[in-house]
Amino acid sequence: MKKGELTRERLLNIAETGVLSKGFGATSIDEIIAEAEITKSGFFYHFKDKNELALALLQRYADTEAAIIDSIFDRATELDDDPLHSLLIGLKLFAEMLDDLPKGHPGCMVASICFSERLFDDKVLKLNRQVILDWRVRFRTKLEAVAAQYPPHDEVDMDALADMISAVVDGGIVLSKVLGEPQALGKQVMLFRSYIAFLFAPTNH
Amino acid sequence: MKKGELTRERLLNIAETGVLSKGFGATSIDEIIAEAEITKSGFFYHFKDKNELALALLQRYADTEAAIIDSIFDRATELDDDPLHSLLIGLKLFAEMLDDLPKGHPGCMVASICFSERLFDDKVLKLNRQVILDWRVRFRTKLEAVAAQYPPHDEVDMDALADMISAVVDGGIVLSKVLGEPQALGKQVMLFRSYIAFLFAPTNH
DNA sequence: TGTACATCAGTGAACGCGCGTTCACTGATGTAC
DNA sequence: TGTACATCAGTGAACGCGCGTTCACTGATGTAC
Repeated sequence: MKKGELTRERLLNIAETGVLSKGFGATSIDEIIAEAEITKSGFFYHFKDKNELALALLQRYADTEAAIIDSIFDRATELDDDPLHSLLIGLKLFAEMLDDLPKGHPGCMVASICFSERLFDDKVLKLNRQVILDWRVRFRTKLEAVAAQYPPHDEVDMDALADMISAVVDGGIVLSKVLGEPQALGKQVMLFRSYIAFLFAPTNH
Repeated sequence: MKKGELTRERLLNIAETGVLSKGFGATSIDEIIAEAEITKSGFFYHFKDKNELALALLQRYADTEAAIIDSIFDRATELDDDPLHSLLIGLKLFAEMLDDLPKGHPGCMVASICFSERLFDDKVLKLNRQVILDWRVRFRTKLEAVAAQYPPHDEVDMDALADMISAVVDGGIVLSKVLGEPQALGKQVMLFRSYIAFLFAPTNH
Protein backbone atom coordinates (compact mmCIF):
# COMPACT_ATOMS: atom_id res chain seq x y z
CA MET A 1 0.00 0.00 0.00
CA LYS A 2 1.27 3.44 -0.94
CA LYS A 3 1.98 6.15 1.59
CA GLY A 4 -1.04 8.24 0.60
CA GLU A 5 -3.49 5.39 0.90
CA LEU A 6 -2.12 4.63 4.34
CA THR A 7 -2.74 8.17 5.54
CA ARG A 8 -6.20 8.10 4.02
CA GLU A 9 -6.98 4.88 5.82
CA ARG A 10 -5.72 6.36 9.08
CA LEU A 11 -7.95 9.40 8.60
CA LEU A 12 -10.94 7.15 7.98
CA ASN A 13 -10.23 5.11 11.11
CA ILE A 14 -10.02 8.17 13.30
CA ALA A 15 -13.09 9.72 11.71
CA GLU A 16 -15.04 6.48 12.14
CA THR A 17 -14.54 6.20 15.88
CA GLY A 18 -15.43 9.87 16.19
CA VAL A 19 -18.61 9.64 14.14
CA LEU A 20 -19.81 6.47 15.82
CA SER A 21 -19.34 7.82 19.31
CA LYS A 22 -20.35 11.45 18.87
CA GLY A 23 -22.14 11.76 15.58
CA PHE A 24 -20.95 13.28 12.34
CA GLY A 25 -21.55 16.93 13.06
CA ALA A 26 -19.70 16.76 16.36
CA THR A 27 -16.61 15.20 14.78
CA SER A 28 -14.57 18.10 13.49
CA ILE A 29 -11.82 18.01 10.92
CA ASP A 30 -9.53 19.77 13.41
CA GLU A 31 -10.00 16.90 15.79
CA ILE A 32 -9.31 14.27 13.15
CA ILE A 33 -6.13 15.91 11.92
CA ALA A 34 -4.88 16.49 15.46
CA GLU A 35 -5.04 12.77 16.14
CA ALA A 36 -3.64 11.93 12.71
CA GLU A 37 -0.82 14.45 13.17
CA ILE A 38 -1.31 16.04 9.80
CA THR A 39 -2.26 19.57 8.71
CA LYS A 40 -5.72 20.56 7.65
CA SER A 41 -4.69 21.05 4.05
CA GLY A 42 -3.34 17.52 4.16
CA PHE A 43 -6.82 16.34 5.03
CA PHE A 44 -8.32 18.21 2.09
CA TYR A 45 -5.80 16.63 -0.20
CA HIS A 46 -7.48 13.28 0.57
CA PHE A 47 -11.12 14.43 0.74
CA LYS A 48 -12.37 17.39 -1.23
CA ASP A 49 -14.92 18.18 1.48
CA LYS A 50 -16.68 16.70 4.50
CA ASN A 51 -19.36 15.09 2.38
CA GLU A 52 -16.74 13.07 0.58
CA LEU A 53 -15.45 11.89 3.93
CA ALA A 54 -18.96 10.79 4.92
CA LEU A 55 -19.37 8.91 1.67
CA ALA A 56 -16.05 7.07 2.02
CA LEU A 57 -16.78 6.32 5.65
CA LEU A 58 -20.22 4.89 4.99
CA GLN A 59 -19.05 2.88 1.99
CA ARG A 60 -16.20 1.31 3.92
CA TYR A 61 -18.39 0.64 6.93
CA ALA A 62 -21.06 -1.06 4.83
CA ASP A 63 -18.48 -3.23 3.08
CA THR A 64 -16.76 -4.49 6.19
CA GLU A 65 -20.03 -5.10 8.02
CA ALA A 66 -21.38 -7.05 5.05
CA ALA A 67 -18.22 -9.15 4.95
CA ILE A 68 -18.52 -9.98 8.64
CA ILE A 69 -22.18 -10.95 8.35
CA ASP A 70 -21.51 -13.09 5.29
CA SER A 71 -18.65 -14.94 6.94
CA ILE A 72 -20.79 -15.63 10.00
CA PHE A 73 -23.69 -17.02 8.01
CA ASP A 74 -21.41 -18.98 5.69
CA ARG A 75 -19.95 -20.61 8.77
CA ALA A 76 -23.50 -21.34 9.99
CA THR A 77 -24.33 -23.08 6.71
CA GLU A 78 -21.20 -25.18 7.09
CA LEU A 79 -22.42 -26.33 10.49
CA ASP A 80 -25.94 -27.25 9.35
CA ASP A 81 -27.30 -27.09 5.85
CA ASP A 82 -30.94 -27.01 6.82
CA PRO A 83 -32.03 -23.42 6.08
CA LEU A 84 -33.88 -22.88 9.35
CA HIS A 85 -31.21 -24.39 11.55
CA SER A 86 -28.41 -22.55 9.79
CA LEU A 87 -30.28 -19.26 10.14
CA LEU A 88 -30.78 -19.86 13.86
CA ILE A 89 -27.13 -20.83 14.27
CA GLY A 90 -26.06 -17.75 12.32
CA LEU A 91 -28.15 -15.48 14.51
CA LYS A 92 -26.66 -17.03 17.62
CA LEU A 93 -23.11 -16.60 16.28
CA PHE A 94 -24.00 -13.03 15.40
CA ALA A 95 -25.29 -12.31 18.90
CA GLU A 96 -22.17 -13.86 20.42
CA MET A 97 -19.93 -11.78 18.22
CA LEU A 98 -21.75 -8.63 19.32
CA ASP A 99 -21.35 -9.63 22.97
CA ASP A 100 -17.65 -10.27 22.48
CA LEU A 101 -16.93 -6.75 21.30
CA PRO A 102 -15.10 -5.43 24.35
CA LYS A 103 -16.79 -2.05 24.53
CA GLY A 104 -20.00 -3.03 22.81
CA HIS A 105 -20.83 -2.37 19.20
CA PRO A 106 -19.37 1.01 18.34
CA GLY A 107 -22.68 2.23 17.01
CA CYS A 108 -24.30 2.09 13.67
CA MET A 109 -23.14 4.35 10.90
CA VAL A 110 -26.52 4.23 9.18
CA ALA A 111 -28.41 5.40 12.25
CA SER A 112 -25.76 7.97 13.02
CA ILE A 113 -26.14 9.50 9.58
CA CYS A 114 -29.91 9.14 9.73
CA PHE A 115 -30.10 11.40 12.79
CA SER A 116 -28.19 14.27 11.23
CA GLU A 117 -29.65 14.14 7.75
CA ARG A 118 -29.33 17.73 6.83
CA LEU A 119 -25.58 17.74 6.91
CA PHE A 120 -25.30 15.42 3.95
CA ASP A 121 -25.94 15.62 0.25
CA ASP A 122 -28.12 13.27 -1.77
CA LYS A 123 -25.32 10.83 -2.57
CA VAL A 124 -24.78 10.03 1.09
CA LEU A 125 -28.48 9.68 1.84
CA LYS A 126 -28.96 7.39 -1.16
CA LEU A 127 -26.05 5.20 -0.13
CA ASN A 128 -27.49 5.00 3.37
CA ARG A 129 -30.76 3.76 1.91
CA GLN A 130 -28.89 1.28 -0.24
CA VAL A 131 -27.12 -0.18 2.77
CA ILE A 132 -30.44 -0.98 4.44
CA LEU A 133 -31.84 -2.41 1.20
CA ASP A 134 -28.78 -4.65 0.84
CA TRP A 135 -29.39 -6.06 4.30
CA ARG A 136 -33.01 -6.60 3.34
CA VAL A 137 -32.08 -8.63 0.25
CA ARG A 138 -29.44 -10.56 2.14
CA PHE A 139 -31.87 -11.74 4.83
CA ARG A 140 -34.91 -12.01 2.62
CA THR A 141 -33.14 -14.68 0.58
CA LYS A 142 -32.41 -16.69 3.69
CA LEU A 143 -35.92 -16.24 5.04
CA GLU A 144 -37.51 -17.38 1.80
CA ALA A 145 -35.41 -20.52 1.78
CA VAL A 146 -36.64 -21.20 5.29
CA ALA A 147 -40.27 -20.43 4.45
CA ALA A 148 -40.20 -22.78 1.45
CA GLN A 149 -39.43 -25.67 3.75
CA TYR A 150 -41.15 -24.54 6.95
CA PRO A 151 -44.37 -22.65 6.28
CA PRO A 152 -44.59 -19.71 8.69
CA HIS A 153 -47.32 -19.78 11.34
CA ASP A 154 -48.27 -16.18 10.84
CA GLU A 155 -48.85 -14.07 7.76
CA VAL A 156 -45.79 -11.85 7.68
CA ASP A 157 -44.47 -9.41 5.14
CA MET A 158 -41.12 -10.95 4.18
CA ASP A 159 -39.50 -7.59 3.48
CA ALA A 160 -40.55 -6.27 6.86
CA LEU A 161 -39.30 -9.43 8.55
CA ALA A 162 -35.95 -9.09 6.77
CA ASP A 163 -35.83 -5.43 7.81
CA MET A 164 -36.51 -6.45 11.40
CA ILE A 165 -32.92 -7.56 11.85
CA SER A 166 -31.74 -4.06 10.89
CA ALA A 167 -34.32 -2.52 13.20
CA VAL A 168 -33.40 -4.75 16.11
CA VAL A 169 -29.69 -4.10 15.64
CA ASP A 170 -30.10 -0.35 15.34
CA GLY A 171 -32.55 -0.25 18.23
CA GLY A 172 -30.29 -2.50 20.25
CA ILE A 173 -27.37 -0.16 19.67
CA VAL A 174 -29.44 2.73 20.99
CA LEU A 175 -30.32 0.67 24.07
CA SER A 176 -26.71 -0.32 24.65
CA LYS A 177 -25.45 3.22 24.35
CA VAL A 178 -28.13 4.93 26.38
CA LEU A 179 -28.24 2.35 29.15
CA GLY A 180 -24.51 1.78 29.16
CA GLU A 181 -25.16 -1.97 28.95
CA PRO A 182 -23.08 -3.43 26.10
CA GLN A 183 -24.79 -6.82 26.27
CA ALA A 184 -28.20 -5.29 25.58
CA LEU A 185 -27.60 -5.52 21.83
CA GLY A 186 -26.79 -9.23 21.80
CA LYS A 187 -29.87 -9.95 23.90
CA GLN A 188 -32.10 -8.19 21.40
CA VAL A 189 -30.66 -10.26 18.57
CA MET A 190 -31.35 -13.41 20.59
CA LEU A 191 -34.96 -12.31 21.06
CA PHE A 192 -35.28 -11.85 17.33
CA ARG A 193 -33.86 -15.34 16.94
CA SER A 194 -36.47 -16.63 19.37
CA TYR A 195 -39.17 -15.06 17.20
CA ILE A 196 -37.78 -16.69 14.06
CA ALA A 197 -37.76 -20.03 15.88
CA PHE A 198 -41.46 -19.71 16.78
CA LEU A 199 -42.49 -18.38 13.41
CA PHE A 200 -41.01 -21.27 11.44
CA ALA A 201 -41.20 -23.99 14.09
CA PRO A 202 -41.77 -27.40 12.46
CA THR A 203 -45.28 -28.67 13.23
CA ASN A 204 -45.37 -31.90 15.21
CA HIS A 205 -47.38 -34.50 13.39
CA MET B 1 -51.42 30.51 30.38
CA LYS B 2 -49.20 33.55 30.71
CA LYS B 3 -47.52 35.23 27.77
CA GLY B 4 -44.05 34.01 28.67
CA GLU B 5 -45.08 30.37 28.98
CA LEU B 6 -46.73 30.60 25.60
CA THR B 7 -43.55 31.85 23.95
CA ARG B 8 -41.56 29.14 25.73
CA GLU B 9 -43.93 26.50 24.47
CA ARG B 10 -43.64 27.88 20.94
CA LEU B 11 -39.85 27.74 21.17
CA LEU B 12 -40.02 24.13 22.33
CA ASN B 13 -42.35 23.17 19.49
CA ILE B 14 -40.09 24.69 16.87
CA ALA B 15 -36.97 23.21 18.45
CA GLU B 16 -38.62 19.79 18.64
CA THR B 17 -39.41 19.50 14.95
CA GLY B 18 -35.90 20.72 14.18
CA VAL B 19 -34.17 18.25 16.47
CA LEU B 20 -36.27 15.30 15.39
CA SER B 21 -35.70 15.91 11.71
CA LYS B 22 -32.09 17.12 11.69
CA GLY B 23 -30.58 16.26 15.04
CA PHE B 24 -29.74 18.54 17.91
CA GLY B 25 -26.42 19.91 16.72
CA ALA B 26 -27.86 20.87 13.36
CA THR B 27 -30.73 22.82 14.90
CA SER B 28 -29.37 26.27 15.61
CA ILE B 29 -30.76 28.87 17.95
CA ASP B 30 -30.77 31.37 15.08
CA GLU B 31 -33.06 29.07 13.17
CA ILE B 32 -35.42 28.59 16.10
CA ILE B 33 -35.72 32.30 16.84
CA ALA B 34 -36.20 33.15 13.17
CA GLU B 35 -39.27 30.92 13.03
CA ALA B 36 -40.47 32.10 16.43
CA GLU B 37 -39.98 35.75 15.41
CA ILE B 38 -38.13 36.66 18.54
CA THR B 39 -34.61 37.97 19.19
CA LYS B 40 -31.77 35.77 20.37
CA SER B 41 -31.68 37.40 23.77
CA GLY B 42 -35.35 36.60 24.05
CA PHE B 43 -34.46 32.96 23.62
CA PHE B 44 -31.85 33.15 26.38
CA TYR B 45 -34.40 34.70 28.66
CA HIS B 46 -36.29 31.39 28.51
CA PHE B 47 -33.35 28.96 28.46
CA LYS B 48 -30.03 29.81 30.07
CA ASP B 49 -28.16 27.74 27.49
CA LYS B 50 -28.65 25.06 24.86
CA ASN B 51 -28.35 22.26 27.36
CA GLU B 52 -31.33 23.60 29.24
CA LEU B 53 -33.28 23.55 26.00
CA ALA B 54 -32.32 19.91 25.46
CA LEU B 55 -33.41 19.00 28.95
CA ALA B 56 -36.79 20.71 28.63
CA LEU B 57 -37.28 19.18 25.20
CA LEU B 58 -36.52 15.65 26.34
CA GLN B 59 -38.62 15.99 29.49
CA ARG B 60 -41.64 17.21 27.58
CA TYR B 61 -41.20 14.62 24.87
CA ALA B 62 -41.00 11.79 27.39
CA ASP B 63 -44.09 13.00 29.22
CA THR B 64 -46.32 13.32 26.19
CA GLU B 65 -45.15 10.00 24.73
CA ALA B 66 -45.82 8.28 28.05
CA ALA B 67 -49.30 9.79 28.19
CA ILE B 68 -50.10 8.57 24.68
CA ILE B 69 -48.87 5.05 25.39
CA ASP B 70 -50.79 4.90 28.65
CA SER B 71 -54.03 6.04 27.09
CA ILE B 72 -53.66 3.46 24.33
CA PHE B 73 -53.08 0.59 26.71
CA ASP B 74 -55.79 1.77 29.09
CA ARG B 75 -58.17 1.65 26.18
CA ALA B 76 -56.90 -1.84 25.37
CA THR B 77 -57.66 -3.01 28.91
CA GLU B 78 -61.15 -1.58 28.60
CA LEU B 79 -61.70 -3.69 25.49
CA ASP B 80 -60.44 -6.94 27.01
CA ASP B 81 -59.30 -7.48 30.56
CA ASP B 82 -57.29 -10.63 29.86
CA PRO B 83 -53.65 -9.49 30.17
CA LEU B 84 -52.43 -11.22 27.00
CA HIS B 85 -55.33 -10.11 24.84
CA SER B 86 -55.21 -6.56 26.10
CA LEU B 87 -51.46 -6.38 25.44
CA LEU B 88 -51.98 -7.66 21.91
CA ILE B 89 -54.82 -5.20 21.35
CA GLY B 90 -52.69 -2.40 22.76
CA LEU B 91 -49.83 -3.21 20.42
CA LYS B 92 -52.18 -3.25 17.47
CA LEU B 93 -53.67 0.11 18.46
CA PHE B 94 -50.15 1.44 18.89
CA ALA B 95 -49.10 0.24 15.43
CA GLU B 96 -52.22 1.77 13.91
CA MET B 97 -51.57 5.06 15.61
CA LEU B 98 -48.03 5.09 14.22
CA ASP B 99 -49.37 4.36 10.74
CA ASP B 100 -51.90 7.15 11.00
CA LEU B 101 -49.28 9.80 11.60
CA PRO B 102 -49.43 11.58 8.25
CA LYS B 103 -45.70 11.96 7.72
CA GLY B 104 -44.61 9.02 9.83
CA HIS B 105 -43.33 9.23 13.36
CA PRO B 106 -41.23 12.37 13.61
CA GLY B 107 -38.30 10.48 15.03
CA CYS B 108 -37.27 9.53 18.48
CA MET B 109 -35.81 12.11 20.79
CA VAL B 110 -33.92 9.49 22.77
CA ALA B 111 -32.14 8.10 19.73
CA SER B 112 -31.53 11.57 18.38
CA ILE B 113 -29.77 12.58 21.59
CA CYS B 114 -28.01 9.23 21.79
CA PHE B 115 -26.27 9.86 18.47
CA SER B 116 -24.84 13.21 19.43
CA GLU B 117 -23.88 12.43 23.00
CA ARG B 118 -21.00 14.76 23.37
CA LEU B 119 -23.07 17.88 23.00
CA PHE B 120 -24.91 17.28 26.25
CA ASP B 121 -24.09 17.36 29.91
CA ASP B 122 -24.70 14.59 32.40
CA LYS B 123 -28.21 15.71 33.34
CA VAL B 124 -29.44 15.21 29.79
CA LEU B 125 -27.76 11.83 29.39
CA LYS B 126 -29.17 10.63 32.70
CA LEU B 127 -32.65 11.72 31.78
CA ASN B 128 -32.29 9.92 28.46
CA ARG B 129 -31.43 6.76 30.34
CA GLN B 130 -34.36 7.27 32.68
CA VAL B 131 -36.78 7.52 29.78
CA ILE B 132 -35.73 4.10 28.49
CA LEU B 133 -35.92 2.64 32.00
CA ASP B 134 -39.43 4.02 32.43
CA TRP B 135 -40.52 2.27 29.27
CA ARG B 136 -38.91 -0.89 30.58
CA VAL B 137 -40.87 -0.77 33.83
CA ARG B 138 -44.08 0.11 32.04
CA PHE B 139 -43.92 -2.92 29.73
CA ARG B 140 -42.31 -5.27 32.20
CA THR B 141 -45.34 -4.94 34.44
CA LYS B 142 -47.65 -5.86 31.60
CA LEU B 143 -45.45 -8.74 30.48
CA GLU B 144 -45.28 -10.20 33.97
CA ALA B 145 -49.05 -10.14 34.27
CA VAL B 146 -49.21 -12.03 31.00
CA ALA B 147 -46.51 -14.52 32.00
CA ALA B 148 -48.28 -15.29 35.28
CA GLN B 149 -51.28 -16.53 33.37
CA TYR B 150 -49.64 -17.82 30.17
CA PRO B 151 -46.23 -19.37 30.80
CA PRO B 152 -43.83 -18.32 28.03
CA HIS B 153 -42.62 -21.03 25.63
CA ASP B 154 -39.05 -19.80 25.70
CA GLU B 155 -36.74 -18.70 28.46
CA VAL B 156 -36.58 -14.96 28.02
CA ASP B 157 -35.07 -12.19 30.07
CA MET B 158 -38.11 -10.09 30.97
CA ASP B 159 -36.15 -6.84 31.08
CA ALA B 160 -34.74 -7.48 27.62
CA LEU B 161 -38.18 -8.38 26.32
CA ALA B 162 -39.61 -5.17 27.76
CA ASP B 163 -36.72 -3.24 26.21
CA MET B 164 -37.47 -4.85 22.87
CA ILE B 165 -40.40 -2.53 22.31
CA SER B 166 -38.07 0.45 22.67
CA ALA B 167 -35.54 -1.20 20.37
CA VAL B 168 -38.14 -2.04 17.74
CA VAL B 169 -39.61 1.45 17.82
CA ASP B 170 -36.23 3.18 17.62
CA GLY B 171 -35.02 0.79 14.94
CA GLY B 172 -38.29 1.15 13.09
CA ILE B 173 -37.91 4.91 13.11
CA VAL B 174 -34.47 4.56 11.55
CA LEU B 175 -35.94 2.29 8.88
CA SER B 176 -38.80 4.68 8.17
CA LYS B 177 -36.51 7.67 7.88
CA VAL B 178 -33.77 6.07 5.84
CA LEU B 179 -36.07 4.20 3.47
CA GLY B 180 -38.61 6.98 3.24
CA GLU B 181 -41.35 4.47 4.05
CA PRO B 182 -43.49 5.82 6.88
CA GLN B 183 -45.38 2.55 7.33
CA ALA B 184 -42.17 0.64 8.09
CA LEU B 185 -42.40 1.55 11.75
CA GLY B 186 -45.94 0.22 12.24
CA LYS B 187 -44.99 -3.02 10.52
CA GLN B 188 -42.12 -3.57 12.91
CA VAL B 189 -44.40 -3.08 15.90
CA MET B 190 -46.80 -5.62 14.39
CA LEU B 191 -43.95 -8.11 14.05
CA PHE B 192 -43.09 -7.60 17.69
CA ARG B 193 -46.74 -8.25 18.46
CA SER B 194 -46.57 -11.45 16.45
CA TYR B 195 -43.62 -12.53 18.57
CA ILE B 196 -45.50 -11.81 21.80
CA ALA B 197 -48.42 -13.85 20.49
CA PHE B 198 -46.18 -16.88 19.83
CA LEU B 199 -44.26 -16.53 23.04
CA PHE B 200 -47.33 -16.57 25.26
CA ALA B 201 -49.69 -18.58 23.06
CA PRO B 202 -52.07 -20.65 25.19
CA THR B 203 -51.25 -24.35 24.86
CA ASN B 204 -54.05 -26.45 23.37
CA HIS B 205 -54.96 -29.22 25.72
C1' DT C 1 23.58 7.39 -15.77
C1' DG C 2 22.01 12.04 -15.81
C1' DT C 3 18.67 15.49 -16.63
C1' DA C 4 13.74 17.33 -17.18
C1' DC C 5 9.42 17.08 -16.00
C1' DA C 6 5.16 15.29 -13.64
C1' DT C 7 2.79 13.57 -9.97
C1' DC C 8 2.24 12.66 -5.05
C1' DA C 9 1.54 14.00 -0.52
C1' DG C 10 1.47 17.16 1.68
C1' DT C 11 2.55 22.59 4.37
C1' DG C 12 1.21 27.29 6.13
C1' DA C 13 -1.45 31.15 6.30
C1' DA C 14 -5.60 33.27 5.75
C1' DC C 15 -10.64 33.88 5.33
C1' DG C 16 -15.36 34.45 6.42
C1' DC C 17 -19.32 32.81 8.34
C1' DG C 18 -22.29 30.93 11.85
C1' DC C 19 -22.59 29.75 16.23
C1' DG C 20 -23.56 30.02 21.36
C1' DT C 21 -23.20 33.38 24.83
C1' DT C 22 -23.07 37.94 27.38
C1' DC C 23 -24.43 42.37 28.94
C1' DA C 24 -26.50 46.72 29.54
C1' DC C 25 -30.77 48.34 28.79
C1' DT C 26 -36.29 48.86 28.27
C1' DG C 27 -41.33 49.02 27.84
C1' DA C 28 -45.36 46.64 29.70
C1' DT C 29 -47.67 44.51 33.36
C1' DG C 30 -48.47 43.42 38.37
C1' DT C 31 -48.37 44.50 43.37
C1' DA C 32 -48.05 47.28 47.92
C1' DC C 33 -49.33 51.01 50.40
C1' DT D 1 -57.26 56.30 43.03
C1' DG D 2 -52.51 57.50 42.57
C1' DT D 3 -47.71 56.71 43.10
C1' DA D 4 -43.39 53.71 43.76
C1' DC D 5 -41.29 49.83 42.97
C1' DA D 6 -40.59 44.99 41.25
C1' DT D 7 -40.96 41.57 38.05
C1' DC D 8 -41.80 39.91 33.34
C1' DA D 9 -40.63 39.43 28.76
C1' DG D 10 -38.14 40.73 26.14
C1' DT D 11 -34.44 44.21 22.65
C1' DG D 12 -29.94 45.39 20.36
C1' DA D 13 -25.28 45.23 19.83
C1' DA D 14 -21.16 43.02 20.39
C1' DC D 15 -17.83 39.24 21.11
C1' DG D 16 -14.84 35.47 20.33
C1' DC D 17 -14.15 31.02 18.95
C1' DG D 18 -14.32 27.03 16.00
C1' DC D 19 -15.50 25.51 11.88
C1' DG D 20 -15.11 24.13 6.84
C1' DT D 21 -12.80 25.74 2.90
C1' DT D 22 -9.31 27.96 -0.29
C1' DC D 23 -5.00 29.01 -2.33
C1' DA D 24 -0.30 29.52 -3.40
C1' DC D 25 3.47 26.99 -2.57
C1' DT D 26 7.00 22.79 -1.72
C1' DG D 27 9.94 18.77 -0.94
C1' DA D 28 10.05 13.87 -2.11
C1' DT D 29 9.31 10.29 -5.25
C1' DG D 30 8.45 8.31 -9.98
C1' DT D 31 8.90 8.25 -15.05
C1' DA D 32 10.68 9.36 -19.97
C1' DC D 33 14.29 10.00 -22.88
